[in-house]
Amino acid sequence: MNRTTQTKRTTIYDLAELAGTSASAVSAVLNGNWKKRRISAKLAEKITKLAEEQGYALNMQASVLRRDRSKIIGMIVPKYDNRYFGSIVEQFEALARARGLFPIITCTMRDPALELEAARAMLSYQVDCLVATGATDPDRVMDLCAAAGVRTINLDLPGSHAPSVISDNYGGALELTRRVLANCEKEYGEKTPLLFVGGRGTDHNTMERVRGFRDAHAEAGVTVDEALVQTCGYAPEKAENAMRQLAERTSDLPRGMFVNSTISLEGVMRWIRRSGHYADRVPQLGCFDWDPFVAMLGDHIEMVRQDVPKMLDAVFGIIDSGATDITVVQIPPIVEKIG
Amino acid sequence: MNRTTQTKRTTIYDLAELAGTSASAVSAVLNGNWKKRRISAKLAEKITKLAEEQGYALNMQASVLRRDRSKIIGMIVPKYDNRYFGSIVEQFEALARARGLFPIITCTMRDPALELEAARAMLSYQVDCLVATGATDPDRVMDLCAAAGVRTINLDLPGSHAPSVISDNYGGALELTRRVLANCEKEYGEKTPLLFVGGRGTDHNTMERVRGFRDAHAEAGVTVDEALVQTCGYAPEKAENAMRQLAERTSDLPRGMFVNSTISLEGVMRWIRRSGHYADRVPQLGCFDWDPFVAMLGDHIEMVRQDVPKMLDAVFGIIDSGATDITVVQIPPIVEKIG
DNA sequence: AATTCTTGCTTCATCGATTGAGCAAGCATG
DNA sequence: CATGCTTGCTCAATCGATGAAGCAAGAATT
Repeated sequence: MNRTTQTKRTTIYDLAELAGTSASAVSAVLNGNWKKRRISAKLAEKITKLAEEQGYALNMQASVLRRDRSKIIGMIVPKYDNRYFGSIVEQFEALARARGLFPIITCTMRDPALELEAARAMLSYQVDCLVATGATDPDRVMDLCAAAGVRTINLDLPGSHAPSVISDNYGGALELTRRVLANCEKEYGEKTPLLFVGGRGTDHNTMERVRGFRDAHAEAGVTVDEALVQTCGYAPEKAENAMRQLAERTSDLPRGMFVNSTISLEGVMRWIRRSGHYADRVPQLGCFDWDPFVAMLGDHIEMVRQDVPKMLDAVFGIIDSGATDITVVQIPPIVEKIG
Repeated sequence: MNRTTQTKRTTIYDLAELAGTSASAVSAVLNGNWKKRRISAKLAEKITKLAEEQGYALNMQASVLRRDRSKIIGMIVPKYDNRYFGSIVEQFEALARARGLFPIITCTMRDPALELEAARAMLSYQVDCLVATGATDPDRVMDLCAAAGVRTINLDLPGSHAPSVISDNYGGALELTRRVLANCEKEYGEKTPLLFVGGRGTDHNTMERVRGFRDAHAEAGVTVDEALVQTCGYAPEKAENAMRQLAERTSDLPRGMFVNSTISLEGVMRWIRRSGHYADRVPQLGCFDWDPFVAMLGDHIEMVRQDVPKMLDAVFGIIDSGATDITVVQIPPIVEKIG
């Protein structure tokens, strides 16, 4: 019974023949509803044993084709280059598996075209549900899925065509800005407007964070300098560029900065070290997102950590409940203690 | 022709009916081999247009079931909490897509049981090929796949049942250790044995890195202190624990350390800052793996960056060539310049 | 003894796409 | 005019799993 090189995989028909029974019985036994189908315990055991011996593996493509629900759940995610998205994906996989769902994830490199292409591919694989994380154009993805009758949920960035789970960006930004302003005052004895750098001016999160940034300034009686609101994109190079251009225009650089992601912070820090502009006195920084090594960079950096476990609990709460009403759940982020 | 809520998805049969032709013709047109099947350009165009209008999406389950190759490629990966695995996954997806393959990735949390479960799931989804990245027990995964006639490739950690692509761990560790020893001498004027911390004593990479570590000591005429070889696991807590216990045993802590991954470095750095043991003079560090913020932590840290693009080129080179001979390709890592 | 019920299966259509085989019409060739 | 070739399609089997419907044998009921 040992095939050295198994050209064809074992199917339920092979097992049926070996057990002297029908494929239907084998199927019923192996997918667990043999009691419902009145298969004897004796036959069930025999089939189970045979399946084990033969190293039988269900052909999911065939199974899914026949069933109404695929139990496949998709996620699109922009990048894997930071702890935030990394932990989102880890949590997503764990929670999906815990529910007997098979997660498939595609990284779209923040490219709207790839987002759509990936969503289309997932629809072809018959996903039951698609979570769009940080999608540049979530509503187009949603429409595509809606046309195929597939549920969707927005994560990180909200959309208007499906339920969304996001951080409380305004609240987080408000508190983060407060702290940076306070640090500036403590350190330099003066309240001056901060720089806002990174993110896309058109995305909801960035807009909300800018709003929190403005309100914290207002609270502190500081006027925001509009030339210092630099929503230049997330990539390190873009943040670096923005800094360089700013330095070319002004000699009086801001004492503190609100940096809109760890990945933008990478560019900002690089510029700070290379340009030497802040050689005499370090700028007070705030970063919207957490990274363990950033935390070690010094006590001039404050961070806001988005609450990934709570966010994913909310996502699966929506999935489990079957809710489809277009709500936006806001999860408060955690403002990290320094050190 | 507008269904508000599309209960059933559009199939080739629907399109055939709309076009007044056969499902066979529709299939041929949509999967691109209509020339081979002598379908007229006129009909092809008509079908293509209809498919677009109807928002037709191929049912991959049905397609894969019928075809001999699924064009699905699987990868298992330990964690998403560091730049190394993050960039591996990003590259893997990009290269797979460029070849018309659909990548599915599962994160196994460094759990051997999950590795096997994930591999089994991928086999059920009919992957054509499976890349096992940093697998704890690669050979069991390979055997499972071999029984199903699925090709496999080891990445990051080698196995003995399939081709492997790994870093030149020995060479990287040798050079890294040299540099840390040199930095120690420059800084403290003395050559003392370094600490090796992190990784699993049983995994190939860690053993090779320890070997490089030893040889660099020998070269420099320094005797390795066996009590300072702490292959305690990768997790930050484990590294932190190892440091604490070491400090309890000795008052004379090592001047320099070889840290076996960024994730272990996280624990080491945490301990250094919290314990205050190195308050007077920072230890010279070397980290096997790269992280942008670690690079900014100061010039007392050297890093080795594994060459992910080259590694993945090698992986897909093997896949494209169809080679199955059990070789180990070693890719030299890049030793980063400080700053 | 005749009827109904239960148990333990088997048969067969089905999911949607693919593809070898075949067929009819048109054209060219001898 | 008969034959063969080309063009442009259609037919039907198939991939593997699923589950409604059905059937035969035995047990229980009247």
